[in-house]
Order: sequence, then C-alpha cells, then structure tokens
Amino acid sequence: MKRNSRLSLALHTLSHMAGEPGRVRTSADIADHAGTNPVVVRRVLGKLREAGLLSSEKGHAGGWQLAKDADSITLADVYLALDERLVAGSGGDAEPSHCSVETGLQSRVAEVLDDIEESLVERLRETKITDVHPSSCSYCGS
Amino acid sequence: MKRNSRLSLALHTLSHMAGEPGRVRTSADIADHAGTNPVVVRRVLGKLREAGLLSSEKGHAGGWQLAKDADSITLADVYLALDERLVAGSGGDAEPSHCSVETGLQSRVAEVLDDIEESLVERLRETKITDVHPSSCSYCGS
DNA sequence: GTATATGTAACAATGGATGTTGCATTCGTC
DNA sequence: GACGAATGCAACATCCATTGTTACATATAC
Repeated sequence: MKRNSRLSLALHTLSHMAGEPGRVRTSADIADHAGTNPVVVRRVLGKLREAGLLSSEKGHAGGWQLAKDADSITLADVYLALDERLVAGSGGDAEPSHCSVETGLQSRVAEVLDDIEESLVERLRETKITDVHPSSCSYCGS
Repeated sequence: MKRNSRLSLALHTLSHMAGEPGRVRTSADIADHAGTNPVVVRRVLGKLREAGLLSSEKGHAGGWQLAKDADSITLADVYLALDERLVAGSGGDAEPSHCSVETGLQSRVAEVLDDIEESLVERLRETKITDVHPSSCSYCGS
C-alpha cells in the first residue's frame, strides 16, 4: 500500500461489506483481501467504528460488520471518520512572523484552503458506499 | 514547514507577487519570507515556471516574477502545476490480485477517487490568486 | 479450558518531503 | 575579461508520518 491507503482501505472494505451486509469478517480476512496487516485493518476500521459506521465483536465468532445501512453511508462520513484533511493539512504550525504582511497572508491562505476542504467534503457527501460497489459484481451475495 | 507545504508555499509566493507584479524577487528573499530554503523555493517555483505561471531570470539582476496576470491564475493552475493528487493518490501500485472481485473493486475505488479529484480541480478553478491576497493589505504596492 | 477474535501499546521499517551542500552556468557590472 | 550574484541541478542527509510487526491483555464461543 502507498498513498491514501487509509481512505482506500476503508472504502474497499466498506464496499465489500455492502455486498454481503450480514456477513461478519475478521480483520485477518480483510487484511488478506486488502494485502495488508490485521493490526492496520483494526486501526482503520476502529475509526469507522468510533464514527458509528461499523461494529465489531470480540471473541470466538467475532469480527466486523456494517453498523448501518450501506445506503446511508457517504464518502464524507468515511473521510471525516478517518480525520483526513487532504487539502487543509494540519494547519497551525506556522511560526509567528515579525512581519504583519506574512501573518495576514498565512492566515488568508489557510482560510482559502479550509474553504476548499469544506467543498471537498460536500462533494464527498454526494457519493454513497453503494455507489462504489461495482454493479457488475456477480460474486457477492447481493 | 509541514504538510501541504508545496501548495502552501506556492500560493503564498504567488499571492505576494500579485501585490507587486513588477517586482523581481530572488529565491533567497522568498525563502526568508516563507521560512524555508532557497533551493526548496526554486524546486517549487520551477514547477510553476514549467506551467507558464512564473518566469525566472538568471544572473546578476535575476529572480522571479509573474509570467501572466494574477487575475488569470486560478488555484487549479497551481495545483496542477505542482502535480498534486491529493485525493486520487499515485494510484497504480496495486499488486494484481488473483481474485476478480478484488481487482474490480480496486479499479472501482480508483475510479471514484479520480472523480472526486476532478471535482476538486473544478472547485479550485473557481478561486483566483487575486482572491487569496488580503484585501486589507496596506503594505504592498497594489 | 481452549481456540479465536479484538484492543492496544511499543517498536521497527519504509518512503516521501524537506533541508543542505556543492558546483556549473548565466548575466550584469566594473 | 574578471567578479559578483543569481538560477539550475544533482547528490546526499535529515526529518517525519505512515505503515508494518510483534507482543500481550481481554473477551467470547465452544
């Protein structure tokens, strides 16, 4: 995995689950499919659980499944659950400048990027998890 | 500097230049203002020059300035000049899977992210460099 | 009690971005 | 023509976020 792997892994997994909503999957299964590691899967899916998108059960027959209807989950939900801020960045690490033009400009640039970030989230809100699942998929139970 | 530093540095610099379009600035000056290194500045601004947004002159009285009207430069121009792909990521590093559901899903996820990326660029096209420059700026010559 | 799952902490490894140095080249000025 | 000042560029070092890994505690079904 390389860039945007968290978002990618999340969408991948959710989309899979949208195909067979009832099925419970272990992090090991998911990791195999996604070509990564169970712990990484748990880390990412844990965020989605915090956001109420997934539920997990410990123990023998445990695993992960959707906590709500796939139709009601948008990419914005996923994006926000993962605390991604692709455009705006982490933001407030600018060392205070002596020059007032600089500080003004810096905050203005940050403002603009925040606006763009917001637009991005709005755009993400338009796509549902069910839109990601391939319509031509004849393998899953759906 | 930390995250999104290239985009941030580029916007910062262009916005500065929009204030005093005639002035030629050295990479050392710009680096000072941005709190970074002349070579880094040249790396980033070099991309903007390739895209025709800036021009640079070597030699004694050399430096950087806008190559076109600040009004005609949008954030999309900058974003694309820098080869940023914030949403879509680098993309094609997925190891080929034996499972056809996987490959289908992976390409579908990539498709969706590409769409979002495109929307982002469209959004960026709506903001001009002159929109970034603070209207309350009484320091620059504009 | 055992097997199997998550939850989590601690640490290692990887990789991209940034910072740095050095030097060739170009251009104005003396 | 020599010199100073700037870009252009390559090579290397450093930093840092992400990912990968190991280990172990905990919970649950059988």
